[in-house]
Amino acid sequence: MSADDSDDAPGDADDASGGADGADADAETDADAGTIDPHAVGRGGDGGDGEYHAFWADEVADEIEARDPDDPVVIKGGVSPSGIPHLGHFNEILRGYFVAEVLRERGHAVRQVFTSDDRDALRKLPRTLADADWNLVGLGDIDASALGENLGKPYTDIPDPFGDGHPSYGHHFAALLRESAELVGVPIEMLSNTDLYADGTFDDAVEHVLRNADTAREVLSGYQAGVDESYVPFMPQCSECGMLTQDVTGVNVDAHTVDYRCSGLDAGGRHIEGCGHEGTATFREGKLPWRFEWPAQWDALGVDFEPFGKDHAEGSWPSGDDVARNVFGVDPPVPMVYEWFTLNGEALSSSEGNVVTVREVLDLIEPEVLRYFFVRNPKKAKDFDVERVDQLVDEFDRFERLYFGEDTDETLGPLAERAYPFVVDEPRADRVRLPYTFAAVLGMVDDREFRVKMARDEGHFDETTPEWAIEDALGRVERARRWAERFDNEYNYRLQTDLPAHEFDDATRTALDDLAGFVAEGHDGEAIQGEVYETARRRDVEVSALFEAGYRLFFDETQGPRLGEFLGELERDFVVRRLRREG
RNA sequence: GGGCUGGUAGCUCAGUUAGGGAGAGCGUCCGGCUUUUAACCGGACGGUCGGGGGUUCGAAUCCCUCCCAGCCCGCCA
Repeated sequence: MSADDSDDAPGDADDASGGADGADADAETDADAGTIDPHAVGRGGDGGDGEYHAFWADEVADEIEARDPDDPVVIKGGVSPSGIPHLGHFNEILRGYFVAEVLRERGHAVRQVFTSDDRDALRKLPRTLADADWNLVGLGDIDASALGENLGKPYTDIPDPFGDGHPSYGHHFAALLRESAELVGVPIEMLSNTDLYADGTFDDAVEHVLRNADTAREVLSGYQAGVDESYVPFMPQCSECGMLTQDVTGVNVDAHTVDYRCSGLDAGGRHIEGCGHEGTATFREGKLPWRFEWPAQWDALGVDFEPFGKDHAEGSWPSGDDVARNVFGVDPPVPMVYEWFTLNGEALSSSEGNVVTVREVLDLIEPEVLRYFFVRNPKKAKDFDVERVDQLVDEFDRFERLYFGEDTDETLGPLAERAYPFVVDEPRADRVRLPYTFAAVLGMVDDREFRVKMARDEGHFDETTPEWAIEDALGRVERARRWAERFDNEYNYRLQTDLPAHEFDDATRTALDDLAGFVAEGHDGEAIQGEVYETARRRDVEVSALFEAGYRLFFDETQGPRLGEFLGELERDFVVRRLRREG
């Protein structure tokens, strides 16, 4: 799905958009003024119109509205279905989503569409793929040679490597992307580029570009060095082998055909050999080169806004803007550059394996926490640290409290007030959030009643807490539990159902028996905690040694959560037997 | 080499729109919870705002320059 086939582009996006008048504070405001600086859009602030916004999406919406678009407003994104959909793609999806939501709130009808740029050619084999159930699969585990025979062909003309019911390779990965967008509650309308060619949507654009090939060459040559008189802005597909080629030998615009020789493609520094067939293709049997295809999408789909990663900011965007205006004669959409974020401190990289899927992330955090990550400044390269998602969740919880006025923060407050409703499905003041690490402590025991009692004793639930809020809150326990297990961190303890084998000295055994007796009398967790200290002193055992013995018995570890409170929630007979080393 | 973007506390980040108090959370340390044991509460420590220069009464913020990182400047997308 990344725009480029270097699967290393983290936030890849293949889309963009341009707008008309400047975001620049000094720019004229006429709608057809010069090119918009995509870096200036989405910075927040007033965007030059004098109206300050705490939420960057409001500033972007101002920019779009300033051009007086017809409803429905069209927001586009794009992905190349080249491999596993990962978190990097969500920059594109969620930046567009927040702008869409703001515009909807302002009364506009909005379509958020994503083109699956699936007529692009497969240029190299990804090292890792994912099947329909999101299992990561190495290239060695599938028929790689069969896949390799498809280099140079559009993704939609390559069989689904998993044969799981999708019509093609492209459909397989596009389906995964749509599914992951749905998981975070962002319904996107996916459009297949292949379909857009096949159904004639691009007919006019292709005809226009080829009829005005001189102009197209002149404009593009300002951005690409290799463009000369022989350049033809169309890539036909070979009728024999299915590969795309740039070797066009003749053009018949009136007949809507081009003649070609199947000479193969240059990809990633090497040449993919074509079959040599000479033939004729229609305008629907091939594709426009990217630099023309992107503006063609804007024109054909009426795109008003398109966010894109910084990889497009200095290359594709300026040429796309120029092509839109001076080849197609249309205004490009409002553009916005977003910074890529890092994953675990490093650039996302499919080839290096530094990727995480949305499915994996949602095993650890709620969808609204993930959405919160993208509500922050799009111009800053934040780090998404999977090992420390507890911090991100804490940050989200605070953001939520700011919205409900349960906390104050001079700078973050205004953003929370404005953007929080777009982050959650429905703001509900009586929702309960268990602190993430506390949820991880509850996850040490697999008993729902234990979890509820302990959360109640800690003051997170009371008699008025609705059942739905309890269920929601407990959902976080499952997530925090998976987090603790996945990273095997200091919360990864499990209550031992069987007595761990361990020898204790006499004094310790006596102290444990004392403690068992105390528990048997029936005391709450706080009292038990105190009694640990009392017993240790009375039996002349180091306090730390007695705690360690307790952790050994219940967790088969030397450390753990606050012991007394924990034991106070467990079933009394079980605790007594365990302290007596009887089972 | 040229262009674009970013660089604020140990970490994650606000603050730069419109020049005036350097901030938050987490971590750390100290303390509290009849009690050294990870959850809860309080407090403290912690920063040449990447470096240097300039404008200004006053600069994280404006200007110049340098350093570091990412991206673009071939093809492709």
